[in-house]
Amino acid sequence: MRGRPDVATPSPRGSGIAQQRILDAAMDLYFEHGVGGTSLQMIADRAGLTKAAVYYHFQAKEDIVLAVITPALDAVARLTEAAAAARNRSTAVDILITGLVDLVLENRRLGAVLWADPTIAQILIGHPARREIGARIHAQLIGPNPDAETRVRAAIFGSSLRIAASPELAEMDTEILRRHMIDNARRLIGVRAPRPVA
Amino acid sequence: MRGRPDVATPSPRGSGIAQQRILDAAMDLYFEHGVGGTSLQMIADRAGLTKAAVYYHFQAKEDIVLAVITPALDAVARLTEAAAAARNRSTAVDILITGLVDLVLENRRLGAVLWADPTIAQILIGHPARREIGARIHAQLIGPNPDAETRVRAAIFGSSLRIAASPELAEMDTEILRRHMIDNARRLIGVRAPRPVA
DNA sequence: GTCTATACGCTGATAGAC
DNA sequence: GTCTATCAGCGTATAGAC
Repeated sequence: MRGRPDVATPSPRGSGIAQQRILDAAMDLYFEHGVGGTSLQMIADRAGLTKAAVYYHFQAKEDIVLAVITPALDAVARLTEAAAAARNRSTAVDILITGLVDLVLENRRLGAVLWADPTIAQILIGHPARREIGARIHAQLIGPNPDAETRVRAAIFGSSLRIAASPELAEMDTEILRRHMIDNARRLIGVRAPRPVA
Repeated sequence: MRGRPDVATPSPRGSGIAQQRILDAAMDLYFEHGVGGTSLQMIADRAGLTKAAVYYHFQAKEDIVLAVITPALDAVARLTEAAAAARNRSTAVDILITGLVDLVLENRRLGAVLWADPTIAQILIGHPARREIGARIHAQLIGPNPDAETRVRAAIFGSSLRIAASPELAEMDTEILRRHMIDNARRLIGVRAPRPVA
C-alpha cells in the first residue's frame, strides 16, 4: 500500500458488533428492495436500532453502501497492482481481463443486485478513490498512445462486464459464461494468451 | 383509480403550452443536475409555476421523465418493425445493429446525461412497454434456438451501446466512433452478407 | 381547464440529553 | 453508544378559487 489510506475508508465510528448487524441488515434489504428502495429506517428496524443510532455508526447513507461494496473495490485495486507488476504488457492485459471477468462472476448474484444497481452507480461516480482505480485500469488496458479503435474496444470490454449481471443470462452456467466472456474479451482487446513458461 | 388511464401513455392533462415549458425546464435541469438531482420544485421554479401546477400536468415525477425520453423509445420501436419486415434474418440483424448504433449516437449528448442516468434506468426497468420492446429486439438479434455463445455475444453487443455515453470517448469524433462500433458489432454478432433467396 | 394553498407521510440528517 | 426531538426537503395529494 502506498500513501494515503484514509481517502477510501468509510470510517465508521465505534466498535464492531452493531456495525456488522447494520451491514448484515443492509445487505438483506438491498437484496429484497434494491439500494434505492432501502431506507435508513428499514435498516434500523431490522438491525434493532433507531435511525439515529445507525447514524452514529455511519455518517451517511452512502457510507453504508460503500462499506458493503468495499471488499470488491479492494479486489479491483489488487488486480491493478498485479497487472502493474507483470513482466510485459500482454501479460498485464491478460491479468486484467481474466481478473475482472473472474471478479464479476464471483459476485454474479451479488452483482445482479448491487453492481447493476443504479444507486450504486450514482455513488461510485462521485467516489474519488473508485474513479482513480477505474482510470488506472483503463490506462493499463489501452496502453500508451492508443488509437481510436483500441479505445473503442477497451470501452466495449468495460461495458461488457455488465452482462454478468444481466437477467437474460442469469441461468447460464457460470463456467460457460466465463469462457465465452474471456474468449470475446481476448479477441476484442487483441492479446494472445500468455505463452507457457516452459 | 382515476378514470381509465392507458398503461403506456404518460397522459398529461390539459394541452399544449405549459406542458412544453415544463418539459423544456426539465430537460435543462436534467442536463445540469441529472434526473435524480432534479426535484419537482426546481422544475416548477424554472417553468414559472408552482409545484402543484406541475403536478396538475404530470401526475408523477416519472411521467415527466417518460415524456422526455418517449421520442427515443418510439424510434426503437420503429426499428424493430423495420427489422421484422426485412427479407431475411441477416438483413434484419444488420438493420438492428446499424439502427441502434445510429440511434445511440444521434442522442450522444443527450444520452451522456439521460441514457446513462441511473434514475432513468430505474424507471425503464418498471416500464412495461419498454420491457416488451427490449425483449423483441433481443429475440430478433439472437434468432431461434441460440447457443450459449450467441447469447453471450448478443448481451455484449447490448451493453456495448452504452459506450456512446462514456466520458472516456466523449471527445471522439462521432463518425469514427460509429464506424468502430458498427465494425465491432458486426464482428461480434457475426452476420454475413445476406444470401440471395435461392 | 388551469392553477393556488395547504397539508400528509416519508426521507436523510443533526443536536443534544442520558 | 444510543436515545428523543426536530429539521428542511421530497413526492404526492386534495380542496377550492378563477
